[in-house]
Amino acid sequence: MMELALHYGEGPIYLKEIARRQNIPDKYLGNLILPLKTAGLIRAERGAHGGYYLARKPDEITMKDVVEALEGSLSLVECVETPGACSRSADCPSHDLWSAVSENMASTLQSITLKQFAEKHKNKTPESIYYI
Amino acid sequence: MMELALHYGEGPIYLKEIARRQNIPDKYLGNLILPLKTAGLIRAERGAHGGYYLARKPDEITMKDVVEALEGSLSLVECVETPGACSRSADCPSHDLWSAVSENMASTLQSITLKQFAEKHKNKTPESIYYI
DNA sequence: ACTATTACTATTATATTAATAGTAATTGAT
DNA sequence: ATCAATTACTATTAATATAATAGTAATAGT
Repeated sequence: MMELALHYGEGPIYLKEIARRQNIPDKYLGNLILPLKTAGLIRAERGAHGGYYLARKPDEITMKDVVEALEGSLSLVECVETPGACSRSADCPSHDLWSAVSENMASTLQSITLKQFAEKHKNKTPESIYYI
Repeated sequence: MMELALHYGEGPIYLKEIARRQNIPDKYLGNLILPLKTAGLIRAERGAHGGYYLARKPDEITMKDVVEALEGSLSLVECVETPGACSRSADCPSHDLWSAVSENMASTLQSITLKQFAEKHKNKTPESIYYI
């Protein structure tokens, strides 16, 4: 997502290129990227000169969007996501605790946009090293 | 821990009793309780009329203490716990993000004491139902 | 000696995540 | 039409973590 953000507006980037830059197997990245597309955060063009690109501007995507697309619900325990999952939920202090912690986490992630996230990296890394 | 907090100062409680009340296998609880002892949060007395009891007052134990004893580090990713674990750590925005989220979570957990936690349950549950 | 308890170690089962592999569908270029 | 480059989808394997069970040893009171 960072790669796509850094090259937003430059047309589709293909997966192999992202995988090479980030040094991860492209087949594995292929698995990871699909849910991001399902969540509507990115779009794809198939065939020659195809690739992936962001569906929205990087400052309109939050890290909560990204993490949720990749990991599913941000709830740290199942009973927060699905109250019926555990018979104790109604009077369970653990449920309340994890519910508070999960909400906390969600709001932290929501407060950071993909743009901010990507800029941070850009500032830290000289282009000369990064774009090999 | 909640059970021990609710009966703080009443002498040791034995594991089988806690397991029965919380409806979990006592052998399993035996596994879980050991790290709490190692972390110094509870003490044990062996032999007949033995059992477990809190090492400190319930308001001197935070939920961070408890969760850390049970789960190890609160870091959501390994690179936050052990910066050397990943070669990207130095200029990795993900590292910074998860570091922020982890710290956030830790401070939430630290702000809640075991006493508060246990009181909450007590208020929610009539004793008549609870102490079967 | 006996009983009730914690302490420790090992094992099994289950679920999750990471990683790999192969094939199908799509698109552009020749 | 064919070929090459790409995403899409499904299946499989491997590795790891967690949940749960089991058995034995150590300890302490009666």
